[in-house]
Amino acid sequence: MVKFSKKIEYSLIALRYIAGAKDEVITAKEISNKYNIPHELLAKILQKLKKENILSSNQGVNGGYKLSKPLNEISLSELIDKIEGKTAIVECLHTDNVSECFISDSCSIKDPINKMQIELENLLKTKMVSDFI
Amino acid sequence: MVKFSKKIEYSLIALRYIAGAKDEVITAKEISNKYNIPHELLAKILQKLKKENILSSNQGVNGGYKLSKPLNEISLSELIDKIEGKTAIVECLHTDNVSECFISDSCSIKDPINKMQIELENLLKTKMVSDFI
DNA sequence: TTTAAATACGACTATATTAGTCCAGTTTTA
DNA sequence: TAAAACTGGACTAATATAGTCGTATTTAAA
Ligand code: SF4
Ligand code: SF4
Repeated sequence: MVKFSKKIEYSLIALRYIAGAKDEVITAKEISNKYNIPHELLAKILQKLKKENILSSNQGVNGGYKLSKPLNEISLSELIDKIEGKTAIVECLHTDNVSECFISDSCSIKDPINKMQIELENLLKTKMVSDFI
Repeated sequence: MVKFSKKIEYSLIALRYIAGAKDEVITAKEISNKYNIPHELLAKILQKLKKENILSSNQGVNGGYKLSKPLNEISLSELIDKIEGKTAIVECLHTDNVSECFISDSCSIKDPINKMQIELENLLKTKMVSDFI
C-alpha cells in the first residue's frame, strides 16, 4: 500500500549525491558505480529529472548533470509526480485517467478515501528531498 | 507510491456494510451483489478477516459474518498489515524478509527513509476503519 | 435424510506494474 | 576522429495484484 519505487529511491540517492559533490557536473556512471545502481536505468531517471527541470545537463565528453534548484525546494510529492506520473490512491480519484472502477456508482467509501488522499498528499508535500540527507 | 489495493478497498466497503446492517450476520454474497465486487475474491477477503479476528463467522445455511470488534478499534495500519501482510516502504526495512537490496552497504538514504516510514505508519495508525464512513 | 446455502481452502490464471536491458542515435571535447 | 557522455525508444524480465476455479465442509430447513 505504501512503498517507494526503486526509481524514487535511485532519484533520492542521485540527487543527494549531486547536491553534495564538489564537481561542477556529475555523470550517471559515477553514481551508478558508487551505489551499484544499474547504469541504463539510472541514466533514464536522470534524463527524466532533466526533462522535468530538476536537473540540467551538459552533453559530450566531460558532460554530466547538476541541480537546477536546491533540494529544499523539491518536495517528495513533486518528485514522485514527476518520476512516476501523477497518481491517485484509488482508481476513481484519477483526474486525467479514463479508466473507471466498476464499483463507482454504488461505492460507499469514495468520500473518506478522498480525504485520506489529501492527508497523505499533505505529508508528501511537506517532506522535502533535502530531508533525505 | 501510495495506492490502496482493491483488497483494502473491498475490506473497507465490507466492514462498513457489516457494521451498518441490522441483520445478525451478513453473507459474502449480499455484499458482493450490492457493490459489484467479485464474489470469490470478496469471500477470500472475509475469510482472511475472520482468521485475523476482525470478523467472526457462522457456517451453513443462514451463515455469514459479523464484527468481532467495533470499527473504531481497528486502525487502517492494522487492516493493511493483516490483509496484505506486514510490509515496509523499502526492501531493506523488511524485518522478516530475507531478500536484501544490493545497494544496502553503500546506501545513503536508509536512515531518512526509515524516519519517513515511521511518519507514514503513524498516520496509518491514527486512521481508524470507522473514519471511512 | 437429503438438499441447498453458506463458509473454508488451495491452486490456478490473467493482468498490470515495476525493474531492468538493449540498441541506435547525438553532442562535445581532447 | 575517437571516446565519453547524454538522448530516446523499444523491448524483456520479474514481481505484485486481481480475479477464477474446484472441491470440501458445515448447517438449517424442507
Ligand atoms: S469507486 Fe470505490 S472501490 Fe472504486 S476506486 Fe473509487 S473508492 Fe475504490
Ligand atoms: S538499501 Fe537504500 S536503496 Fe536499498 S532498499 Fe534500502 S533504502 Fe532502498
